[in-house]
Formats: sequence, structure tokens, C-alpha cells
Amino acid sequence: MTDPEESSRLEAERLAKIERIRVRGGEPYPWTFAGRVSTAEARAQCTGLAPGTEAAGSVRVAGRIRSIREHGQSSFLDLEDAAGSIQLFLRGEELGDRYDLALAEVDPGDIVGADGAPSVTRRGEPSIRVNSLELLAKAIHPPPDKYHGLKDPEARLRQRYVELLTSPESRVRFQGRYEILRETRRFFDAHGFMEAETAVLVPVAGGAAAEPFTTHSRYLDNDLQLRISLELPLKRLLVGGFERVYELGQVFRNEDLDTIHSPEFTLLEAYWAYADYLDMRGLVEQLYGELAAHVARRYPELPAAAGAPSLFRAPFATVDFVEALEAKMGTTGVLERSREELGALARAAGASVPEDSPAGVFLDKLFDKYVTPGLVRPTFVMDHPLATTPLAKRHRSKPGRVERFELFCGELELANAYTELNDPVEQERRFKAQAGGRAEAAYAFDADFVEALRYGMPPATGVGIGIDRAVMRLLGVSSIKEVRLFPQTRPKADAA
RNA sequence: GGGCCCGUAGCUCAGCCCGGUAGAGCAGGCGGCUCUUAACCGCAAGAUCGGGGGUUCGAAUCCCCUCGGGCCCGCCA
Repeated sequence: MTDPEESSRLEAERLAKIERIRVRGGEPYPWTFAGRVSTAEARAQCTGLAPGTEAAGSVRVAGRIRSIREHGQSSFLDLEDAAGSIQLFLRGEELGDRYDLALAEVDPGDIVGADGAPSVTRRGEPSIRVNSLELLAKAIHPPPDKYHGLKDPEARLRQRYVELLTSPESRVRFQGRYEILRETRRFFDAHGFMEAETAVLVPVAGGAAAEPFTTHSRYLDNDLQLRISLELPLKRLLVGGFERVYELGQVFRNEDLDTIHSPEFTLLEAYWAYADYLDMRGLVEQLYGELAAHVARRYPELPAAAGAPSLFRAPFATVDFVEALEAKMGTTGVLERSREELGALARAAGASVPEDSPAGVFLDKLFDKYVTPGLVRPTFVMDHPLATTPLAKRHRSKPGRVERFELFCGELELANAYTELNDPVEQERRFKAQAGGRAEAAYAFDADFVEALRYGMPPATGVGIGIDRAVMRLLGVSSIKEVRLFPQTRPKADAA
């Protein structure tokens, strides 16, 4: 919209101020500001003072000017930093020439440092009675409206920094996200898991049915893909002798984006040798319980966070995939139905899936249509049909099923776990059966992964958790773009 | 991919139905004001109305195309 070469008059005025500062020998972008305390600490030093009095001594605070209220020979500036904000009180009588200079040179949005006495105004507002005010970084762009903030949803995504500098609430959202990631790491570390960093660039992206991004290595002269899951490399680490491993990182799927899908998203996967999916179910239940307690403690002002502990109170509900589906459909024997029959049922339920999809796709669709919408509270869906899940071990007692659970909550999938398939012959057979179906629905055949299993992988369980969705649920955010700092947007085409 | 909605000054919005040549608040400029906190008062300034095309004597407004965004549905896990 605004050509950076062609500054608006507002920017021109601010650039002119910078020039004037330099002409009088000032520095609009100095190097540091020593001895600073946070506005929260400065505010603390004001407590207990009677209105209209000030403390002995002085403090130094620094941050962004949010608003300026000029009153002739005295003025009030609101200064904001990461810890909060505090009012600066400037008086011409004390500052002399520097009073007019400061007001002429400082605008809302500028970063400044102030030195002054902690005080409380006659109206009772904690303030710093300023002895000296120093410009630390001149802003050329004016900040958004001080009262309404930045509303334009497009600008909020494309220029997230503007939203962040304007809105403490948005900073809180991303602080909360960070803490959920940190607590998740702490949880797995505390349970003896080692964090691994596996390759992002791989010859063939596997472990899920998804369209990968592709790129090219000039040096190797071969095509590479960006990973779509963390599963296969982490299982290789189980083969290699690590018994508890996890990875928390970004994966990439070259697919549509909407409120719950982002082309890059943050995935946690954890693998645990000599344990099965019921062990993992307990671990996941505990993890969500701890995350819920954390966000409720830290963000009681967010209704979703405050309510999280009661929502995620153990034990979570448990339903059997097939029983739940048949109960909702009012039928029996879905596993005995032919692929064609299931396809017809799925289409009848309103799912538009290609007719040649494998049976597992139809079963997933039917479950989505019939059961998922009713799963408002956290619910473990157990023991999926084998056809839906090529990487899980067949169920020890239920024929035609695998040992798997998905955790749903309000239609969001919050975890997906298996007792992992570790029989290399069976794994190869299932990969090939998948490859017989539609290419888009298939898991990529990873010959080296089968080769790894041939060396022997211990019995194990694994879980995947979409961290963005967990953050959405825990903090009460409805769009995945609002929990990712820099979501993908279309490049803005130059209108010519 | 389908449907609905949005795009006007740096920011937040009005104007669009019913065509007559764009208006306010904040921010910025000038002036005033020594306790304000969405400070206040006065003056002046600020907009190729997302872009392109069409209809018309005349288009922010009506029509078509296009770009970007949001929501819903579909697809995708």
C-alpha cells in the first residue's frame, strides 16, 4: 500500500525531526541505556507514597511511548515495556529548555529512556517525575490508533510486529504458547525422554499421508522433500538403542490452509520402548493435566485457560472406535462391510471422497461425520480399524483392529498414538497394500525404514501431538493463525 | 474447489441501497493550557476510495474482471 521509497507526510515529519536532532548534535539511535529497571519495578517503588509526593533518589526506565498528554508547562507520557507501563511526568519548571525540546522531538511509538524520581501524582497515578528524557530509537512509522489498536486482520498477520507492539494481549498469547512448549519439553524430559533433532530435508517424506513440499540440493543434485512427520526417524532411534526419545519441531504439508490447518505446523512426537499404547494414554492424560494446570495458574484472565483444569480432569472419557461408530450409525458389522459399501455410506453421510479411496479412508470419514462432533470433552477414541492405520500394531485381542488411540476435544484432535508396528515383514506388506490404492492417500514407501526394522525395534508406543491445536484449546484461540507468530500469507502482488 | 462478507487519510470508522465529485475521531503540524490518563480548546493540513475495465454528462457508490484478506462448507490429517 505504502511505497517505502515514498514516505507519507507523517513519516517525512518524523524524518525531519531526526535531522533536527542530528543537527543539534543529538543521536536519535544511541547504543544503550544503562541502569534500567522494568516499569513493574519502578511502579513498585511508587507504592506507599502519598498522592503528590515523591521518593528520594531516582530510577531509570525505558520503553515505548504509547501516548502523550500535553498540558502547557507539564505533560504526561505513558511508557510501556515488556513488564507493563508507567506514567512519566514532565514539568517545564524542572526541565527548563529540555522540556520543550523533549516534547518537540518525542512522538508516540518512540523508544525512550527516562531518569527520575518514583512518585505518585495528586490524582494517585504512580509516575516517574522525570529529570532527564533520552530518545533511544526514533520511530518513523506512527503506531496504530492508541485506543482501537490494529484491527485490520490482514495487517495483523502480515505485520505481526505491529500487532504485537500495539497489543499486550497478543503478546500474552504468544508468551502462553511459549510456556506450553516449554512445559511440554519439561514434562518429557522429566519422564526420561531425550530430545532429538532429526532431518527436516529428506529424500522421501513419510510417516503420514500428506503432500510434501519439494526442494532441491544443488550439491547433491537431487530432489529433497520437507518432512511431513517425525515418526520414521524417531523409530530409527529406537532401533539404534535410545529407549525414550521425542522431537518437538516444525513439519510441512503442502495442502490447503484453514482455521485448523497450517502448511507448516509444530508437532511433538514421542517414542517409548518397552511400553504400549495404554501406557502412553496415561502419559498423555498426565501431560494435558499438567499443561492445563499451568495455563490456569499463569493466565487466569483467559476463560479457556481458567477452565482448562476442569476440562482436562483425569480420567478422560474412553470410547471404542467401532462401537461408537456403530452406535451413532445405528448399525452393526461395519468392519465386515465391503469397500464399496463403506464408500456409499460415507457419501450418504455427506463426505465427498473419491470413490476409489481405500476402505480406511471411508471409515475415517464416517467417524468424522458421526462421532467426532459429539466429543466435546477430552475423549480417547480407541482401537481403530486396521485399514485406517498402516504404522500401528494389530490389536492383541480385537481382530481387524490396531492398538491406537486418538484424543479428541471439541472436534480438535489433541493426540494420536499407537502401539508401534515393529514387524518388518508386516510393515513392508502394509506399505505395499497402501501403494496399491490411490497415490494421494498412501503413505510413502520408505525402504530404508523397513530395513531399519529388520535390525529389530523393541516393542514400543509412540504419540503425536499437534502443538498448535493444543495451544488453541488451552488458551481458547479459534484459528491456528492466531497461535503462530508468522502464518503463511499470499505474497502481495504489486498492482500495476 | 463452492458460498457469503470485507478492502475509503498512518490507525479506527462513516459515506455505497437511493450516482452529483469524500467526512469524523485518533496520530501528525501551528497556537493555548502546571495533575492528565481515549486529557481538553482553537486553527490549518492530510485520500490516485485495493487494482483494471465498463455503463453514465457524471462512479467510492451500479456492472464485469482481478488482487489481498476474513468466515462457512468441501478437500486434506
